[in-house]
Amino acid sequence: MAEKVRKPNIYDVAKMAGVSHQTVSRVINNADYIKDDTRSKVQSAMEDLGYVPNAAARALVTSKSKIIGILVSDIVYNGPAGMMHAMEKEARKGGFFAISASVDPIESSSIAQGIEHLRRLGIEGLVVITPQSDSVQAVERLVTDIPVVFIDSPHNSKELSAELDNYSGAKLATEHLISLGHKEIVHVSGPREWFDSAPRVAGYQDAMKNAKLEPQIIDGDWTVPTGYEIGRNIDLDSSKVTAIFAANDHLALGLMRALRQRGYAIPERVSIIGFDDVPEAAYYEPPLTTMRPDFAELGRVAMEMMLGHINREETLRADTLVPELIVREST
Amino acid sequence: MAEKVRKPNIYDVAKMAGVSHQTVSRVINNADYIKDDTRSKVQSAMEDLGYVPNAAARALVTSKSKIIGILVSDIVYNGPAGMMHAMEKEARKGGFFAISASVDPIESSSIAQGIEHLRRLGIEGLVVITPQSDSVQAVERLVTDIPVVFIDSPHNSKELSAELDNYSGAKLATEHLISLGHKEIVHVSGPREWFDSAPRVAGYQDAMKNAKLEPQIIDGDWTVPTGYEIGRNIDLDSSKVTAIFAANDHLALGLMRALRQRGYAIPERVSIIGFDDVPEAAYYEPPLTTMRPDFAELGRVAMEMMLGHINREETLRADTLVPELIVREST
DNA sequence: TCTGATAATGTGAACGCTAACATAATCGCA
DNA sequence: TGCGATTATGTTAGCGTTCACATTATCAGA
Repeated sequence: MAEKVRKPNIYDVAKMAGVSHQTVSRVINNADYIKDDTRSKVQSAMEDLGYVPNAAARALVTSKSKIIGILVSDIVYNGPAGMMHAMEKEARKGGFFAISASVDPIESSSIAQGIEHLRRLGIEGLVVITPQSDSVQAVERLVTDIPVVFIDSPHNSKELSAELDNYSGAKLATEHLISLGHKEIVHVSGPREWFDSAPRVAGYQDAMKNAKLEPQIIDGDWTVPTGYEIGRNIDLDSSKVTAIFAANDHLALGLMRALRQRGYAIPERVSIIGFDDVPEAAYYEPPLTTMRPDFAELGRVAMEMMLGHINREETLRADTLVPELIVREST
Repeated sequence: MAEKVRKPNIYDVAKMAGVSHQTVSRVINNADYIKDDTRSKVQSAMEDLGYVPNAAARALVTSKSKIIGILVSDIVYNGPAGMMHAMEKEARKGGFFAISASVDPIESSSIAQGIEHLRRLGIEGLVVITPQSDSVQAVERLVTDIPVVFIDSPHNSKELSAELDNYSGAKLATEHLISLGHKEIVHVSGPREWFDSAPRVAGYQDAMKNAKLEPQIIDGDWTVPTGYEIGRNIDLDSSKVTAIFAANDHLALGLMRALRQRGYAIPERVSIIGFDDVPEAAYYEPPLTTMRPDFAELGRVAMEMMLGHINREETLRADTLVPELIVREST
């Protein structure tokens, strides 16, 4: 430590620019009624000194931290990464900081700790990314004094939320298969406990019903082995099934492998469509037709909603994003 | 707004517990010399009031924000997600907050903005995750007053760093093939510009040299199509090549697809080993033998290093993590 | 030239906490 | 019983901002 170089504060800037500290403050917050002349004097003083406003002092006096907390489930599932980037960027655009805390969504104590942690920083809002409905309730119980936006969580009309339109996505996927002429279309669903599953099932059912086709559902989960298992056992010889809508890409991958092993050509004999568009889906064999959710946009919208709410602008309370159909070679 | 309920501060707690505010402060920071009796009185008062310490006030007076900034390239490549979780958890364990800013590593103005943004919060340290050597230099130029830890960046002995031991990983991968009896082993490399490529090439070469075998290198990049392309063209009939070490899993995937199409059985005719263990690698056809880097551990170590440095403990200045060999069915 | 509005700047206090110092209680031992 | 060391608690000031309120400059119009 050569010498303790104190960081410059507004008084240092004020002295250098020959004005009062309050005028410096005004320049920083670009208030009205400042002569262009003084403004530029102050600005160049700031530049010269390498002045950086002290967020802590500002937060203390305004009791506004300009920090949004993000509570994110540490189950690394597809999507969140791009979502986080998008949220952070959107927050920064609005002059806010975004800070995340990972929690184990199963343990509600972990959620409480995460929230406590964020609260210490004085977050002005909380974005919650979790696929677990229990944790939604835990958050609602614990956080009542600041706005909360739920991303992709079980719907609750009282709260702000941004979510994937699983229903429409599933419907579009099914309609895609129908438009290709398929009549017997099976849906391999996600696990019942996950709230993403139900709307996907519903979307599938409605699309089938609209086309006067008979829905056929096989219960699955989200994993490749399950898809494989189902693929080993599904009856394609005596049935006329020509297409399968898998609730996610991993199921689709397992299915495709099993079906190919059994000698069924994809898409000639069976068409397969997935859901999620995981990065590898384009490289599956064959490249998988699937529904792509725009996670980044989802995050951006959620943060926009949050900032709008904090700034008390007119904003929508919930938004829903329809995934995009990505047609590749499996259909 | 029903009524402006001011958040309780240290004085409120003090009054309720019948002590001075400073004693409350002592309890919060668990200083020495507090009677158990008063400590518990204070604690229950805090509980009753729902007191949460104000980080801004503390940061202001101590000029320590307890915040570590993370500058992360927004190229969503494999790994960072788990790494971020690990870093955040490790930071929290040490009483710190972790806040990230995404930047476009190509644009140095974006880097400057990201740093500026983080600096406003008064970060005490900066962790940089970027695969671009230009950005390392940019960061070094811009940040001189706080400790910086580079993750997985081009090596620089002057700085703190945590990185993947690409060299040893590649060596292990090659040795695995050699131990299986392969003599003619080809390495499909990553792009020359990426600093991960060179050590992987070197590790491969050294392993071959040690076994008195002849290195054969084909230049590639990181993509599936390139792997496919190479797989289409590689000469396996007149040559005696029986194994390929691909610089990453995507190359391996492309290679495997092309080779299978050409009728070469994997692993019977050719063994393939990848690098990265992307989540899907276990589901490739066949499931891919590959080197798994422990990204979470990498993040944890980096943060540990950072906190150790800030707390002025004895710590190592650089650490290197050897990827683990994951044997599946492609070798 | 004066007047009252408006524009432009200045002054003190307060935000909630910890550092530094001051003081009071307690205890062992001569 | 008293006295220095230790333990336990209290008091005051200040961190760097913004807020609320002065105060001073400027300018148009009578």
